[in-house]
Amino acid sequence: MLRLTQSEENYLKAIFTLSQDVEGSISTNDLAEKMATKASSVTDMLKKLCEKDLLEYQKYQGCELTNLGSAHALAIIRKHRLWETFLVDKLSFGWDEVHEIAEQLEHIQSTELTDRLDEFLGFPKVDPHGEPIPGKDGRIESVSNRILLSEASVGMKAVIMGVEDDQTEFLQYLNKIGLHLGTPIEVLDKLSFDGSITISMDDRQVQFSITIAKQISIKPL
Amino acid sequence: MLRLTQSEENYLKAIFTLSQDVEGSISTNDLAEKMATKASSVTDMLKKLCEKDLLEYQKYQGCELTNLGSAHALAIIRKHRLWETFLVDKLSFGWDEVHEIAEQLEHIQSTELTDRLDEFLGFPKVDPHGEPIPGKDGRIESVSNRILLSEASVGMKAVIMGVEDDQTEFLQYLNKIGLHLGTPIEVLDKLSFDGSITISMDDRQVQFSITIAKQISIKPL
DNA sequence: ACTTTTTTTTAGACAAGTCTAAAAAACGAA
DNA sequence: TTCGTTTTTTAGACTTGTCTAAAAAAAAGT
Ligand SMILES: [Mn+2]
Ligand SMILES: [Mn+2]
Ligand SMILES: [Mn+2]
Ligand SMILES: [Mn+2]
Repeated sequence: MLRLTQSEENYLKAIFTLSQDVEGSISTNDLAEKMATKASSVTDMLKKLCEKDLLEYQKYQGCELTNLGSAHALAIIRKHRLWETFLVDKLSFGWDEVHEIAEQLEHIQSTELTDRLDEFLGFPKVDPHGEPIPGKDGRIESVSNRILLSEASVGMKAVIMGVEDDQTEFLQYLNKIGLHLGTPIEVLDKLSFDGSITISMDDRQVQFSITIAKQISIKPL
Repeated sequence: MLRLTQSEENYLKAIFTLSQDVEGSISTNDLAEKMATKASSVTDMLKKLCEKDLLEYQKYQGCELTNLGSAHALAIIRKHRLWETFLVDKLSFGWDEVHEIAEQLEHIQSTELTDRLDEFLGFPKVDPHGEPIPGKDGRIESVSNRILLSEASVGMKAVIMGVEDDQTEFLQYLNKIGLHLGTPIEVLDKLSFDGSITISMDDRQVQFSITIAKQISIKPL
């Protein structure tokens, strides 16, 4: 069983995440930005991960995870989301407080631990931010029927299904306005020139910028 | 708040543990053995930890933790023992399966997490091996009335209070013979020439070498 | 097609933590 | 006390992951 460093694991996770949104390969620069590091550091790491058959990489061509690399990435994401669930469900943390801690916990190496934690939590399907949790077999249940709030049309009624988890202040803001998973909303208005969107929730009106609307996913009713 | 690497933390913990048994300062060689590394590596690390005021060190004089260093060591030991308790009490691991995992979990940085875990576990006083768990304030409840089984005298009746936790096979052996915390025993015989000791437990007789007897602590009745 | 800009890689450096080999200091026994 | 042994430190090297600066390749604009 290939043993990876924390840094290698973080790279794999970042590449996997970027690949979700993009077709084809991931560019060195995009990865550098995601990892908050320099392109030259990324190049070095890509060579190493390629050497270990975790991804395919050719000079100037970007990279793409192999099946092996994807499996590793999914294992880390599984751990991350299970730990976040533990922190919220069992230790009463807020959803805005758990991402940083899970960034550390995701690197604990013990498949047995991961699987027992999964069982202890009752085999949760999604984490506290609505993200699906990959199973023991590495398969991720597809969350169908979801769209970004930014893509909703005026008049649409929907339920909040997921939010981006990596910005504490964003999540604290959602707390402040009382938005959480399961909250029913209705899209009231959308401004074409800046993409901002007005919704109603709990008989109140709230306006979101396009930036925020892209970080919230909903299920239309 | 001084941020330490995993390696630095492991050194501090090792020095603290060694200091429990020994008066005065810890030698470079003893520490090297404990850390399973070379004396030259230890010297380098001691210089660094001294620089950070975590210990006092002078060439050829060994080292001794400062109050700051002790506080850090106790914080790590607290986390280690709380996590071990979590793994056994909540995830149903055996006491022989948790030490390695706790070696990783002890480095997770979040005081909030540690304290909430403590609460979740019901503020346990001892870990699954009978070792006392330092409190939030860094104080460790002294476990009085305990002696090593190796020091028990013939005819003594006692209860098993603690065992060394870092050798899986040793713990598995204890499982096999049915010895656990709380087991009442009586010392039947002691051989002066090799220190081996015979006890009765559960109406059976078991013989321990001196090596094993030193890894078991008891409370005489 | 040629030039300019952007992206990516290379070259060389550094810090952390480890190692081996050799030197220096401390210890201990005669 | 002196000499041999043990302990400890130093010197120099290696690995991992990062950086800056410069070179090379690719992409874009005219
Ligand atoms: Mn997260
Ligand atoms: Mn991480
Ligand atoms: Mn332990
Ligand atoms: Mn450790």
